[in-house]
Amino acid sequence: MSGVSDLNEEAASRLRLLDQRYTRARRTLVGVLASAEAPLSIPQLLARDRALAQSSAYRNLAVLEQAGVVHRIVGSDEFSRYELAEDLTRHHHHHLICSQCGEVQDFTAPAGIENDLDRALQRVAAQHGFDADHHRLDLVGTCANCR
Amino acid sequence: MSGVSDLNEEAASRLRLLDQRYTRARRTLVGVLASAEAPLSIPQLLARDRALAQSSAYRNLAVLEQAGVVHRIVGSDEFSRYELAEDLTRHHHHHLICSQCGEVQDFTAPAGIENDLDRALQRVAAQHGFDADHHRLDLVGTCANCR
DNA sequence: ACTCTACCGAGACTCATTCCCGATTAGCAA
DNA sequence: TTGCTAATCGGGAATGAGTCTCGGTAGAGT
Repeated sequence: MSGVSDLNEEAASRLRLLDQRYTRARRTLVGVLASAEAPLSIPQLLARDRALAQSSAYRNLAVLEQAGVVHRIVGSDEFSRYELAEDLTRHHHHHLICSQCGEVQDFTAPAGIENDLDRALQRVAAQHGFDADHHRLDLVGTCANCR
Repeated sequence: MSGVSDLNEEAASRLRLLDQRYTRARRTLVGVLASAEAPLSIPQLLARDRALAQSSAYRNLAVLEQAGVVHRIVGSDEFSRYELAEDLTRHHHHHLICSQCGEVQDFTAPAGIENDLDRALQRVAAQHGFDADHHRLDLVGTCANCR
């Protein structure tokens, strides 16, 4: 699978920029996230691969986030969730957040909306002397499972 | 000020729906939030009025949130922040979240964008069998203070 | 093989948030 | 006003996600 090896290569190269290695534990994290259909919390990650140590998972996800390989999502429950960075999975997307069970699901918005939004947000940021990094557009409600 | 008494009346009535009282401590919380220029964390709330007990503040904010009087915001730092519900302050708005200091600032988006967005999100929710409650549109970056 | 430095992981620790429970107070009615 | 009752209060203990420590391990050279 060239998709996966590209992913690994890109991750390794982003880590190298920070003098960080792409170790087995980090490969495992990236692998689990790549095969997940939705953002995962750390307990979920640990459950999917028993070889992962909790403290290392926290440390490594922080490193991977700094390197821009993964992205942290703060939902409505008490834990944060992780997914691969958008530019590694090739599509910009947003999140459906279930306020009952905390699960997070991806969705994409029409390109037109997305463009208008970007332009508007850029203007807003400028007006407030704010240096915008990215935007978060989430839909909060009840997922099909919890209804 | 009739605005404030309206606010209190509305808060009382929303609490009554849940068989909850609008007590002094709850009035204080609402008052502090009403006079704040930005969403406040619980430490910030406690600092603004020493008469507030920590455990009661947590409990009461949870009750006020259930009653739809206040709204909880999860930012980028380790605590959540609270502000009055939008329909009590009469304008729909979004947040600028500083990833350095955690401060949160309000902003409003152009009505056109907001409408398009709503329509698009409604469609997305329907497609996913998701029962949408509200959307969150936040801009994450560095505030003027931290630059 | 040697060395240097990043990395590992088990467990202790931190601290925002929640829970407990006896004391207090709001609301209501006699 | 005087009870009465259930909601509320608040100080402190408990919980638990996330962080830190530190002795041991393992990559990438040389």
